[in-house]
Amino acid sequence: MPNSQKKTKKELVFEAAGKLFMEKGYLAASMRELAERVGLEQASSLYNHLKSKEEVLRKICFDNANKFINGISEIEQQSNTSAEKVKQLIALHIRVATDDFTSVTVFNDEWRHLSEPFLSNFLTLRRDYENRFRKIIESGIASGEFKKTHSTVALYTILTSVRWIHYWYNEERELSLEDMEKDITSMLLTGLEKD
Amino acid sequence: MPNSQKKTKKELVFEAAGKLFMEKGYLAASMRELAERVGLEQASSLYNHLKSKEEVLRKICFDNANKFINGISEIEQQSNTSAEKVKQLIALHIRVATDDFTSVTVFNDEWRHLSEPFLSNFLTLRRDYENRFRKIIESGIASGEFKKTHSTVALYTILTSVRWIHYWYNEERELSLEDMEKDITSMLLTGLEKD
DNA sequence: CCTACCGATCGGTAGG
DNA sequence: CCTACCGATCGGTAGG
Repeated sequence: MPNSQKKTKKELVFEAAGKLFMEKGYLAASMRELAERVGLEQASSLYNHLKSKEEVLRKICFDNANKFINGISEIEQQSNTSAEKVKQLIALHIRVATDDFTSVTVFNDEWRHLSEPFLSNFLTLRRDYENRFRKIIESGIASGEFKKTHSTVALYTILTSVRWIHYWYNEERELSLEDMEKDITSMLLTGLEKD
Repeated sequence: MPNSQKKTKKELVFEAAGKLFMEKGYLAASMRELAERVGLEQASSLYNHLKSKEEVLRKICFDNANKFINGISEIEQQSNTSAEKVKQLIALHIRVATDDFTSVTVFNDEWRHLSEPFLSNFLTLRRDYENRFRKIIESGIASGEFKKTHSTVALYTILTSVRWIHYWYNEERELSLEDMEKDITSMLLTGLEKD
């Protein structure tokens, strides 16, 4: 909740933790530095607000997973063409990434430090999401909307195309969100080359 | 050198280290586990073959950076269309990734753990590479070969599209390298949609 | 390549 | 929220 107004100390701690995880990586982020950043003298004081370092990582990973799962569920229910659904999925990824780019970066890059059984749960959710995304691509190929392409290649090309946005988001942005979304969608659906 | 025949112990140690860095991440990879994997009882014995843990990371990061820099230098010298150059750049990324996917994964994901001045040197090389790649895209837009697209958006869409290959490389591969390259190039240059 | 070991740092707990 | 502290683990060195 990056834009809410009256934040509890717990929310502040969780947000600062996410930012630290993003900046240094989960393992390199120390509880002592986190304590400093939220104005606590001792790392031990953090444990009034969180159960463990990993609890924060779990929250970030599963909250973001749920954003994607809820998003694709809505998109599946609409009676649209496959091309329209893929466009909406691209828009979903861009929206999630720009809503809270800190947490989506941690979700993308640090999930592997989850311990079991959370790691397995997370991977199950991810595989499920990817399968549902792949099915949309495959029905577009079957219906003739899309070229005959290996669906896994198309899937990962789209999924990764959308993963550099947080990097761009930190730089000077000479481009509006809408224009960026238009350019990415255009490249993936109709290509960079002129007809 | 993943396929050479008579490897020195030093080469074996560096290779095993790269694999461990990929599997666990640089920070989570311990010198004690590396020692076990190469048949040494003590982590301290590793230091006959390497100067430090970071030395291995540095070698991986800069060796791969040089592969890309040498690749783009060759491509720039040829008198080809911009579209052909972009195709060759995509092929370069796929080739580097599949030649030694372990080391390219570490290069992609772990460079941030380089210490100064290596981190700054690395980022300078990366920025230089990206600028040269961007220039090729921009001349294709200027010449009318490519659609009017924000060149940074096009650049990162291409660069990240090619970063999931190591993931695919670990799974069962139902697809040849050549077919994958064809599908990725087709998606990025002419899009997923049928005309 | 091993033995022996070091100082630093880690996440986390007990108790108030 | 702090004081005091713990056991574990880390990368690395000295010396042979």
